[in-house]
Amino acid sequence: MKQRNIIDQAKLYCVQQKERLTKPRLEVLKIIATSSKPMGAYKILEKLGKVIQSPKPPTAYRAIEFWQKKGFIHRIESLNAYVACQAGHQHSGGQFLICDDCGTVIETHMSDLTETVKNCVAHNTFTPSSWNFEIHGLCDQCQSE
Amino acid sequence: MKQRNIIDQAKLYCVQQKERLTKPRLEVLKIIATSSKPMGAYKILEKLGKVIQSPKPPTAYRAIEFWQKKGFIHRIESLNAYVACQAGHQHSGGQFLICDDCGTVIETHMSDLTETVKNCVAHNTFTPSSWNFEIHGLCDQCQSE
DNA sequence: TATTTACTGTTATGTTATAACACTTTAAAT
DNA sequence: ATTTAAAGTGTTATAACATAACAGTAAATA
Repeated sequence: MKQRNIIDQAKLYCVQQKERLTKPRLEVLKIIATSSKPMGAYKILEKLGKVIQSPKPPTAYRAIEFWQKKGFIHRIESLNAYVACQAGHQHSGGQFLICDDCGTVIETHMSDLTETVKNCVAHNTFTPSSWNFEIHGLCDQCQSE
Repeated sequence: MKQRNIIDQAKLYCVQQKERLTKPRLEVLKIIATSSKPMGAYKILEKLGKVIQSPKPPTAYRAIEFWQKKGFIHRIESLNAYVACQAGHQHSGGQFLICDDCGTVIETHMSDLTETVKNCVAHNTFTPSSWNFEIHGLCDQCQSE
């Protein structure tokens, strides 16, 4: 029911923020939210083709960009792929544990991290706006096989 | 002299590890090491064209992959670009402060980070092999402008 | 209901990256 | 020294990822 939740959240969000929940946007979010693994833009586009008449890349990318900006999905840079936010969205920094075997991504929350970044930043005199932390490895299940 | 150093290090490394320091490899490393900012593969390829007869993409990508695996260069995932390692290479996790204004990248070393990752990982039962931490923001200079 | 604004559809193209295969160089084995 | 195997290169072709530009449409607002 997790994927149901994010759709409801998104609907509520759009009403509250007066954003337009168009068909491409809704369907793209559904597609991403339903997948347990990060999905590439062209895979999303392909799936979108089942509910929308021969969509073109910009249609998918626009919707992706929309949800990304609103914090409902994240881009996994090292995979060129997108996942639904597993947290309560609206955060400027994401941390992801990416299993290189099965492809599953776990979104984590490192409470120490913000502090760690701040400290680091103080030493380097740098003002952070957002960050992306991708950790590759093996998940518990794949590790034990 | 910094970019001189990394070349010398690389030469030494290749002798010691019995790796072949071919012309494409050497020239690609020189190009990346000489740049103060991350450079895209096709920009590297273009520059490579000045010292090698009309090189094709695989020539650049192979050399890039080679140095990346050896830890002499890093890929900045959020920029699709490559930078010379600013540390003493041979590390499985990189941390980068990326200025969104001037494009400069600072490779940092967060001593707490390894510990933070380990803790996180313990909670999530995940075995990390490598990580990439990219922090976007403004460097001191651009901030003050 | 006119006007503006945001969004979509579509064509075209730009950018980044790799597969596949013939050929060459180097290292190692004989 | 010569053969053989391994690693690397050159080249063609194409895959994979992403966006510019513009005409048309739907919704919000004045």
